Amino acid sequence: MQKPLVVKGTRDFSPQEMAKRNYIFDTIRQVYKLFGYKQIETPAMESLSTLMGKYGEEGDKLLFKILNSGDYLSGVTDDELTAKNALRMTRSISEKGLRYDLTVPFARYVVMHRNDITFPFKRYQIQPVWRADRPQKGRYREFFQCDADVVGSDSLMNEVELIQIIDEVFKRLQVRVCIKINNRKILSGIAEIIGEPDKIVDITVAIDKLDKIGLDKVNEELRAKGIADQAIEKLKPVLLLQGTNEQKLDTLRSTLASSEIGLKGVEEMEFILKKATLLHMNSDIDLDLTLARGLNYYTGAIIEVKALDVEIGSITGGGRYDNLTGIFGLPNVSGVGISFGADRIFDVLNQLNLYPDSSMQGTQVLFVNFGETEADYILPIISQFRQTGISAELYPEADKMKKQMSYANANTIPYVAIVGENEMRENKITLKDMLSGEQQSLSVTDSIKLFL
RNA sequence: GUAAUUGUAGCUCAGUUGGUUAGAGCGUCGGAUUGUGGUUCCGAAGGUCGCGGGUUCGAGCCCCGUCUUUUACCCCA
Repeated sequence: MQKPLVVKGTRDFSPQEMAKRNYIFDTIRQVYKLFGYKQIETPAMESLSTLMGKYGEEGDKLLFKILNSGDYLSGVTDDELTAKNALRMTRSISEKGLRYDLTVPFARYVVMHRNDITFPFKRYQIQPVWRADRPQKGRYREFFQCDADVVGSDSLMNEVELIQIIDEVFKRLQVRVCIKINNRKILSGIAEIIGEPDKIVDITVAIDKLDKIGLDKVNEELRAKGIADQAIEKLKPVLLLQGTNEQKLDTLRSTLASSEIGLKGVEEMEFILKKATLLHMNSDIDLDLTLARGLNYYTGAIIEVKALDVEIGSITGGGRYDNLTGIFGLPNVSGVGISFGADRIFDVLNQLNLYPDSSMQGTQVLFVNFGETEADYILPIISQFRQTGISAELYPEADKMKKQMSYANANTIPYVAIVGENEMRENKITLKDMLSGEQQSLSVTDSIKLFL
């Protein structure tokens, strides 16, 4: 016998878990629709030429590659076989891969359908993505992203709208969060001011770790990357930036006075923060310069959301990326988007037990089956229940009542309808409340009313 | 890719320096109870001790390999 297993980093979802997950997906979907975003889907697999080189060297390694169909070794030369160079070999034996995120397939979609799209185009997409990295806390190899993007509009109002969406979703899910916001242009300005404009990636990766490893370790890492002590010293006041968002902006404005791009970033940030104050948002919004998470394709705002009550890393991320479609031959289309990490939000809601009872509601009434005569009598009645929107089921076999009751219990069905000889004679239904154990004899219409 | 860590019944876990036939609780199924579940009582089923190799008279326990779990780093949702 073969032992059943799920693949590393993947999970099965039970009916109960699916009810919870759908509650999350439905909430996000409703809010997206409310703000005028339209849904699309793209295939699970994409051509490797679409995916490769979009996520950096590290990302290429984390792509799941799909072997070519048929004899995938037919195109491989003996030299390639003996060379044992995995990277080159991959190109010969695999031309498709599983999508790594939803943004790059979306960029491909926009370019391919540019003639059918009216810009600005607001789309949302809720689908799984796959990454071949090591699973650990809050990290899976198959997980769902819930993306919303706007392409073809440079207006910062889009950023404001996306922040509003984030606030609305977490308000509905009753999760307390902090929305962190930064701007790539400010980071560029900082790199410029300290005289290391080429090292912006190294700098941002290092300062991203500030709250995790502390200032000394960050400086150590910067030094290791070849950044001068002078520059590190100049960086210090920026890293230790304190106070309200307004105070931070003031400090930045004077520090970045000589950097054109830096000032542009400050200006953008100010616009977004000002508009956000008009929104009466539920969550705090916080200018955070240490927010520099990877994704080198962001060019403007960078957004990240952290749950306040659970330690789990970011549960939503996003930002502006100019010219993402450029690589596919459609230049000068700007995009900005966010992505809810449904699987992490699922973990958060599980830990805080934030699911409303209504989201877990399944069958409302189970009809006991006493045999064919009674079942025949029940069939039209149960149809009446369903037509009024009450989810009802008839137990499929005339098992012992104990077993049928246990079934209702195991499935947390709140009511059991008992219709046997007596009830048929009196044209009534005995309805048992499974929580209190009480039961009452009602006509069909009265029992339906009970649920409405 | 680097470094730890876990694996025994469906689930959670015991299992003594290496020594007879590997245990418990929960769950499942059956019965007490042929029109009443969630309580109680009785009973039963369920195991290649992750897998492969080695040491030993003898391995769940020791050694090697491999897979797996969880976690840190890298990177990321």
